[in-house]
Amino acid sequence: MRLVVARCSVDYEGRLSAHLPMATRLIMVKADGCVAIHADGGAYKPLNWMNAPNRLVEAAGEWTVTNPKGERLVITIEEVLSDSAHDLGADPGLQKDGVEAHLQELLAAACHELEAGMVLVRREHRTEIGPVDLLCRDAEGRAVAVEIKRRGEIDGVEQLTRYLELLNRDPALTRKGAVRGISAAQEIKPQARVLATDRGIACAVVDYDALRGLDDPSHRLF
Amino acid sequence: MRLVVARCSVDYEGRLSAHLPMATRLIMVKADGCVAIHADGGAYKPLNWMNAPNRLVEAAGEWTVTNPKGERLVITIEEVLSDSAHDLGADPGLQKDGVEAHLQELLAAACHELEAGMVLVRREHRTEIGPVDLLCRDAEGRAVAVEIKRRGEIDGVEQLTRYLELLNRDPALTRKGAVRGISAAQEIKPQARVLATDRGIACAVVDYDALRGLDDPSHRLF
DNA sequence: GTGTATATCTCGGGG
DNA sequence: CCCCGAGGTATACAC
Repeated sequence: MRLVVARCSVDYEGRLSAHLPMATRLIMVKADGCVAIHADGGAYKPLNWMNAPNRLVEAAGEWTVTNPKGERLVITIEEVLSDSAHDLGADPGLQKDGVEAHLQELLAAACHELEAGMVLVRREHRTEIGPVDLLCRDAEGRAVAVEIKRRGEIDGVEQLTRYLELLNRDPALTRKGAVRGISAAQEIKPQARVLATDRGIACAVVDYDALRGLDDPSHRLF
Repeated sequence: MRLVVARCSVDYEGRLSAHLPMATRLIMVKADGCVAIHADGGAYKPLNWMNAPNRLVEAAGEWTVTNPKGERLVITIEEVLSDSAHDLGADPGLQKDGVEAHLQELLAAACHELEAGMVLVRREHRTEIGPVDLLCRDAEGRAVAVEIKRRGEIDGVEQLTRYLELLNRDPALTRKGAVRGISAAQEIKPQARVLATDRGIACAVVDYDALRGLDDPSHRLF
């Protein structure tokens, strides 16, 4: 990784046009070739960047980064204040726990927690327009589509609505009545709840830690 | 901005749990206090981070970053390979051109380009579920809701559908007939076009550069 | 490669 | 402050 602190101005032409006036910034060049220009604030997002794959050409006072998509980043350097390089090696990578995939896993194993008598039919049930997180049957044998999110927002309700529209055209699923929908999340936003209710979709707030407690602790990542 | 290259392991507890095994990485601490841990690859996104506002406590071999939301980032440092600080000063900030806001501005001034005889009623027309980009009237006096996107995808059609559903409940708007919808974008994805057509929503591909040409060049950002 | 869904999304605007 | 929408979203994964 190369770290350059320099007074520079930057121009990007690609998906939009953007310009950074002359100022002191950090230019980070990673081993995979990607370039990021950071200011001394503003979370982790750089002001400007160019991801790999790309080509960096260093001329006197001007770096030009181009990529195969025709995007171009030009860094005009007035003064270099520091320039260092470090060999970091490959990273073993991040281990995560608590994201949607895990929540889905836990709910699949405990879908009776959503509703008494509920039984799992299939996880990631394929439809033409995407996978339904959980397809279940309720105590009366009716099909139930469950959409799982960490945070329930409007998009998730739209997604489930599209799935239900499609699933309800399948005679095999609607034999015992229309397919029902449940929007399950750790937290459900007010607007999402309103939209769901308006569309006859039930909302279920699930407790991740409680579900995990039901699960065998040895399954945890760490 | 402080840049530390070190062998470290990292644990994050907050919106999820995450762990990084011991390896050499860059730790970036910005003036606003935010901390980011970068590997030597993987675009501009850090492996782990903690945004401002937060509190960084440096003990021997262990940095602990906590924030008011109860999130916690612990960096265990085995060996420091480099530690430097630079005063970058405040950044003048990024100037952008070509984003949705600008496209909306141009279309508002030239909505007759969408359809002959079309007149602008209001930009960002408020509804209970969000703002309609452009509310217009066509040559026959019928209300038209326009949703503007850089790239027309399914989400935009869903959004416009929600608005139309609501607008069509307003007697003041439907006096001359049902409110029509137009999905306007520089590029419209096939699936979005299919969905729009299915719902009676028209699609309009707009040429950003041509629109800008109609506009006074002195209005351009740079 | 396109299409779809997720994200500790980030970031900015408005109530 | 939260809510909501846009993003050069980035990223992973299925088809």
